[in-house]
Amino acid sequence: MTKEEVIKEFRVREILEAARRVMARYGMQGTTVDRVAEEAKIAKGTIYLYFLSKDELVHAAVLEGLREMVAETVRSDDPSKPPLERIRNLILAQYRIQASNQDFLKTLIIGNSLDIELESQAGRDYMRVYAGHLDFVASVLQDAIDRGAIRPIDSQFAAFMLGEMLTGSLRRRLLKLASTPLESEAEAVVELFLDGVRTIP
Amino acid sequence: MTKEEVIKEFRVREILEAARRVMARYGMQGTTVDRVAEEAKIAKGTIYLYFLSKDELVHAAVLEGLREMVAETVRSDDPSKPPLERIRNLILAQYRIQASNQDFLKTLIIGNSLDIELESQAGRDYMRVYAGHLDFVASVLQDAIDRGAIRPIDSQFAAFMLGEMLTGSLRRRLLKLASTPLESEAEAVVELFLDGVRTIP
DNA sequence: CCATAAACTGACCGTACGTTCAGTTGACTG
DNA sequence: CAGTCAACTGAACGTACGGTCAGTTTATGG
Repeated sequence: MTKEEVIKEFRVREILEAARRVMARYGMQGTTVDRVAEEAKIAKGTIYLYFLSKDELVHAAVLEGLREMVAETVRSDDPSKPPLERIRNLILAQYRIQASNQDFLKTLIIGNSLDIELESQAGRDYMRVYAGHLDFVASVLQDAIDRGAIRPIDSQFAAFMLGEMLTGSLRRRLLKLASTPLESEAEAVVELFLDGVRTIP
Repeated sequence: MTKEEVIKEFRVREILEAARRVMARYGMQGTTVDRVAEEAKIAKGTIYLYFLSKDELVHAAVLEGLREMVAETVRSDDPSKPPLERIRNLILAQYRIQASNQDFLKTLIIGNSLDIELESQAGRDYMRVYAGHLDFVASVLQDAIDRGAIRPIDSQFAAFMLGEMLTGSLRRRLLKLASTPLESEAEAVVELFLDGVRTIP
């Protein structure tokens, strides 16, 4: 990589980080190019040297944020552990990751979310990252199925539902509907996912 | 109610329905006062005779949509049925309701959602409707707990999680990640919620 | 059938914000 | 040190859209 490329990548990263900070603070609606420029301490015009449009900038910022969280999830996994422990660790890791990205996630979850046009390039980019995440979780669940720790359900379905439960759990806290501390909430999700609500006969 | 009030209520309803149709078709971002006026076949100015601002209009339209769905949920319940059957019926009813409001829900779930400011009047209105829904589901679950059909978990927590699973299920279809037919997906959610994923010993 | 008022219209206004570009800065080179 | 060029700046532009209001239509009631 040449010196110019390094500098350019650094600038891009700076702008993306500024964009995410603005998004976290003002919500998607309140994220303007002026504010991002101010936050990054550069002129508005400079942003257009690195991004074609505001849309491209926002999509890139969100995409990078999601990619980092997915990578962190994969990193937290220890495949040598027993299946049920891996699942439990996965859930606890998600809680940790969510907690350290709360402000950013807030705008995605209860603020003005993105205008996802599934057929657009941006939509496909998001779906690729998301599908990658789902595949990873599903593979952990499939391993648990193969080892007889959980029932032979559709692992993609279960992976998606687990993700929804975790997002939901964060949403519950953001909406101030949860009074329980984080750890017990995480354990409650583990229990609900593994054993459901029915009385064990 | 006087004749004028009846007419006024009719107009308000017409405008709100037009707003929901526009929201369903163009997403939250693409919903402009001009488009709502065109859809309702009235002039833009007329809308401002019935609503103070675009925000008020949009919030009223969404709120009414949510209220109708909550009412439909309550209506579908038959309290004389056994607890587990009530829960199952609740889930199946949600699938039916979601299906008949798909376009509207799409903008709320994967399109540009609302800018919910929790501390605003609109935010409190949404939360009241949502809390009412949660209380109803929680009461059904609490009844099942009291009768020993499900374990003594936090019914508010379980009600919220069930809601997230159902919303998630719709999102999965909207994102085209689900290939299974609606009924089997509903049954899979019933099974997951009741028994979890763990192998029954 | 006219008088009055309420309901409605749509051209117009102001503003916020994405985008552009002519001018400026500053780093590198010969 | 002068020349060159890429990086950067921010004032200015265009436009989309929320909101307004003077004028027109429609309804009412005597």
